[in-house]
Amino acid sequence: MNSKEKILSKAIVLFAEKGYSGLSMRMLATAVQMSVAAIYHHFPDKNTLYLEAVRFAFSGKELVFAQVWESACPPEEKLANFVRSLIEVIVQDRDFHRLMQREIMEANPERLQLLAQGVFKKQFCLLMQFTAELAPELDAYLVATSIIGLIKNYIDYEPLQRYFPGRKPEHDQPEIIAAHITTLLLQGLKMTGTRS
Amino acid sequence: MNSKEKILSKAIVLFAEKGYSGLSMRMLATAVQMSVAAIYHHFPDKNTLYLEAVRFAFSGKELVFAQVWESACPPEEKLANFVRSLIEVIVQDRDFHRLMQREIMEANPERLQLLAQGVFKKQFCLLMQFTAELAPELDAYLVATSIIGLIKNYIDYEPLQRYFPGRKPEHDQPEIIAAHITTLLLQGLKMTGTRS
DNA sequence: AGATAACTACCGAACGTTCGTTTAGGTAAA
DNA sequence: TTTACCTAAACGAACGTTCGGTAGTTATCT
Repeated sequence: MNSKEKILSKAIVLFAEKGYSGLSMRMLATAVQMSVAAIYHHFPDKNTLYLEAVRFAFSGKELVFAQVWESACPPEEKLANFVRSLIEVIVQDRDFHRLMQREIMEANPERLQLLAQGVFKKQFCLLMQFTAELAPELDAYLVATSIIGLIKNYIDYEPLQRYFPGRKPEHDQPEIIAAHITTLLLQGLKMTGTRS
Repeated sequence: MNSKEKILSKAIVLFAEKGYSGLSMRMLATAVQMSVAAIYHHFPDKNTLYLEAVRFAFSGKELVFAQVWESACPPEEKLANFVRSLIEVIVQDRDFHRLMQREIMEANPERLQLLAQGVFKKQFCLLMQFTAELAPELDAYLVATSIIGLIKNYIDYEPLQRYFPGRKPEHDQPEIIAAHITTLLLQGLKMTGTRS
């Protein structure tokens, strides 16, 4: 790993943790054990560094889901696989996820558009295409959004919900969450007794 | 509205927009048309001001849902009412919502515990209690989390999803979203033709 | 009632620190 | 000799915070 990649990968972690204005160039320089000017040798300014870090974090994430959609499973199983994959991707790369969340909260419209079309659009379309097959009577856009929302919320608010009653150790296990979400999606709340 | 409240309500908006380190005391002073020292007259330091702003934003939010739970509707209607109420609360007070999101992302464990137990715990318990009645076979904690996640995601990621295909003007209307979420929850994806 | 002390709310100016960024220069490999 | 990569030191600007002081109101005492 060269210096530039070292800076970028550390920047992802620290920007995700502290936010854009919360991380100073000096902090980053200390973290990668370089001088501030060394960073400025690789990047013209802080903003460019930030954008490159975001882009760096996003690269290579798309490939994970390709095999889910391409597999020859029945639709219900495909849905379960997608849910499980997305949970795992988010859980395993929390820095990426937090950085993304910050971007969506803070970014200006142009950058959001870039993000939407460059990174997420294709995945969202694949999901919509699939839900259209699975539930043709429903609005595919809304269903896809719902699925993403169900999954993301477990990760986003886990630190808060840790302090709520009813929390059990098994709620830390991605497979349990994935199973719950899949069942909920397929059968709704009015199901006829499958699990307690 | 006195000066202290004026400072606090403006701080909520600006902290939500720029984050803790993104908002300087000088900016805030300019925004409320006071001197920096005037702010320091009311608050000992920036951190205390931030915490008081968070607390100020949270006050009085609990009352909205009381009547939902107390009403004598059938459970399905109760669920629909809750979904609609939560969406409306979030949509109408976006600053509160963004501030909350930031807190959950950035706050340390002690502050999270304070937030969880002081603000959200009671509401979450009421929702769990209700879902336990509605779907006794399911894990109430997971169901409650799912419902919150379904609702919140529409608001959180709306700015991003604006750039996705399949987006329609009606997706801006809270009632449409509420109806979709309620139907999805009650019947799941495998429903027998109710809406397109 | 009138003088005075105390208090509240605010201001301009400055404190020391840290910020993003630049400059001038050094070192090793090609 | 050039190029890539790095350093120490410094720049002005902005940061959180403090200080001394000034109006205006309220309370206290004669």
